[in-house]
Amino acid sequence: MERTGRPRDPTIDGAVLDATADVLSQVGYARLTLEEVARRAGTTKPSIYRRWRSRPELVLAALVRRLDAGSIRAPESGCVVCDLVAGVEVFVTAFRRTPPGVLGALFAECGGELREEFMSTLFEPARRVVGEVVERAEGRGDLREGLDRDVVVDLLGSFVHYRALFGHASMDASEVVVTLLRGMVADPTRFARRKHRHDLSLS
Amino acid sequence: MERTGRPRDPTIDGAVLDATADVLSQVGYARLTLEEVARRAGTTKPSIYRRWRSRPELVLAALVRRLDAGSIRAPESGCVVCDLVAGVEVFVTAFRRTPPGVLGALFAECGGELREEFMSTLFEPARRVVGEVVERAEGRGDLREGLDRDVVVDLLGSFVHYRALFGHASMDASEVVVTLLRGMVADPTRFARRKHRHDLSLS
Amino acid sequence: MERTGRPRDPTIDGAVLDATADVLSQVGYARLTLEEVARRAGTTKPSIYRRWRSRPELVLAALVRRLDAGSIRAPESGCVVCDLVAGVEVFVTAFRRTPPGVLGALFAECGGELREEFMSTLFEPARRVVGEVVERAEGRGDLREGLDRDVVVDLLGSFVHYRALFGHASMDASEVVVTLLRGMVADPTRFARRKHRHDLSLS
Amino acid sequence: MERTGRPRDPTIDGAVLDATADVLSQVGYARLTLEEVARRAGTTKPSIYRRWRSRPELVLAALVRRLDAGSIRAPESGCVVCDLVAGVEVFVTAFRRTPPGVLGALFAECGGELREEFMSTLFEPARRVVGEVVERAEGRGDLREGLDRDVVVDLLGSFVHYRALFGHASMDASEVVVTLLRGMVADPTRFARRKHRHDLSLS
DNA sequence: CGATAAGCGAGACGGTACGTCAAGTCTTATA
DNA sequence: TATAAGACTTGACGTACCGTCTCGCTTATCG
Repeated sequence: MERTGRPRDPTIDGAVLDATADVLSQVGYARLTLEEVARRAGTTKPSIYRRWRSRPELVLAALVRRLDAGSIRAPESGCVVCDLVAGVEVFVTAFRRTPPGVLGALFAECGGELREEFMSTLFEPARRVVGEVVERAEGRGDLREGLDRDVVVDLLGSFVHYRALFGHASMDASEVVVTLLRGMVADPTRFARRKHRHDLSLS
Repeated sequence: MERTGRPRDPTIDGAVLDATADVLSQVGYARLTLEEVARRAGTTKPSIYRRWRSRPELVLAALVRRLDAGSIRAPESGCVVCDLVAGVEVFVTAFRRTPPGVLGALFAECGGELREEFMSTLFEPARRVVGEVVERAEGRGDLREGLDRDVVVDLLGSFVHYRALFGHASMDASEVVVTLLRGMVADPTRFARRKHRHDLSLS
Repeated sequence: MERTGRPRDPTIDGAVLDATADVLSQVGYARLTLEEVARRAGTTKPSIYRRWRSRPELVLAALVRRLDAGSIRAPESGCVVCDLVAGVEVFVTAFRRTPPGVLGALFAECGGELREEFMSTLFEPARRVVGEVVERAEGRGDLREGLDRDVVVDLLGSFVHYRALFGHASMDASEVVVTLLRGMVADPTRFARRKHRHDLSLS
Repeated sequence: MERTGRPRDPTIDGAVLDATADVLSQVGYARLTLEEVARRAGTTKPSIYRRWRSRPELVLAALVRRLDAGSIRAPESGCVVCDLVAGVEVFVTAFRRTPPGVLGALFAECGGELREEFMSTLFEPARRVVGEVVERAEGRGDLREGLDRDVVVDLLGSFVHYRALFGHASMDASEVVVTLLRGMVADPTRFARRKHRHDLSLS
């Protein structure tokens, strides 16, 4: 049996998502009410609940729509530095598209499978792109062996997320990338001789 | 004239903060209600509102109490690696003491001076400790010159925050520290010769 | 368009009015709280406020329900004395059905159109019945001419109300009726001859 | 033992009673708050509670002060009609001096010994004056025998109270007095012959 | 082509929690 | 030592919004 009954008005989906994004950017997540969203979208609460089961689910959908993950492309310049800088900017773009604080508040309300959807739709796309950049750099032998790719990706991603979220300092993509690539120690060989014998040598 | 009027019942403060922390860890920030907190603390809403002007202010106070920032001490082993690993563990401790997601949700509702208090009481203590570790390492000449100390601190702190928040992967303090200290490139000298001429040399 | 929206649960109306009457008779008007009424009725405050705009409006509705004005019938025995005694008992019944003091307290809080409703639903029915008794007695020529019917009705009603309210003395319907019918002077003719020349004669 | 300690500020009593009467006439009994009274009297709540144990006790005191029962004098013209008309006006004066509705609302909140005080200070003075008028008229033989003096007094008082309270009709003292004195029946003798044999004869 | 089924706007529903007002009490400093 | 002053704890307030339900209607597929 096919779907019967009156089909959903397809214009409502977009209107509601747009209204949600508007309200979100104007009053934030905590003060977003479905009644206001419905009012702005020119529809009613039941029509919203028919499409999204809960408030976080709706907001997630609105953010995903704004993020437009499909448009994210991994840079391929052949240069680790350039690619990673571009990769960091992918994160910057991703986080900039969501009003500040919404991500944290939304995440806090997402439980169970909604949390999984949150991760896979809002977080994975950017992480995957940067992961590919690292992977290619490894393939070219540009990176030292033994790196945990997830750690590298999260070091970049978390930094951007952190500063975008708390906004206590600005972001300079190339400085972070260079710091990560070069390392921080003045002389790696010094530490191998000391009593703790940490291995900081390059291989 | 001195202080007049009935003094506040000092036991209420503690009971409310404890109840807040309990509710927070059981139902999360979004479903925390002042009525439930009041019920568990054996008091009433106005008594809470007299002490903390709003829900975020109360939760912030409860988290600060849990964090016990005064107890945080900067490690001083004389070894950068050990100190930084210990420093990362300061972050881990700090974020582990707050239920997952609360920090982001709380921050989203903090505006104005409350946001400043959020930063200075919940974030700065751990950042300051790690900052001191880095500063001492620089003083000993263990780190290369030109590092932006804030970037280093946030690279460590954000990573921990990120993984504590989203919980998508575990944390290995020493791996992150080693990655940051050693750097990621296989051969820093390769990049100076190439067309983009990124300077990855050590000085 | 016709009536839309979810229809009201009709059982709540009755449960709330019953609970109101119960609370009223147990703690009086001043200590009646909507929260207690809601608790006893097994519902909540907003459901009450949706039906009655204010506390006096609710109490008025509960009293009107108790009074059951529709059941009040004018006696028609053909005898003024019997009819008036029965009429006084209509007042007695009306005031006895409301807990003492409630009427005065409620009236004090009724303003504007609520006051009009108070008068027309709680007072007029009994006054109208007694008014009809007086009217019929006049038609039969049982009463002397020139009587102000409203004064007569209020003389009977106020006496009952007064004693029911302040409870300082019991009520004997026939004594009041006889006093009013017979008059109080020993010899009406005496007063016409005196210097003030008050006319107490019978026509 | 004498009274020891700091003496009460005697000016506070009057200031509070005046403020109470003011608030009462402006917002009514239901919306009278002790905080507003204290504010207007230039004092504080505990100073009020030290003098009057409760809100109704305070309001009662304020009304008694307004009523000034000591000034009420029984008229002694020697004419029943004149005296009773003057007596009714004593009632009118008494009820007119209290804002409409306050009496009922206050009475509803008075329980136990406060109720007794309410009766003896607000009600008895006027009733006693009219009672004396009736007593003297009886002594002169102006009234028929067998009258219950309390019924007579309450017939007059309740009528005034009733119309003052509910305000649905104006008051004409002489009409009420004449109605009561003359009685209402057209021919008293008619009723003795009928089957019910009510005794409406004059002795 | 009529019956069936689902979605629609509309809006009120039952109910949780809110943030505030004012009652009456308690404590400290003052006279 | 009892007062005046002020801050206290607490019950109840009236409201906003949640997520659901009912209505009368419209739009589609199915028999």
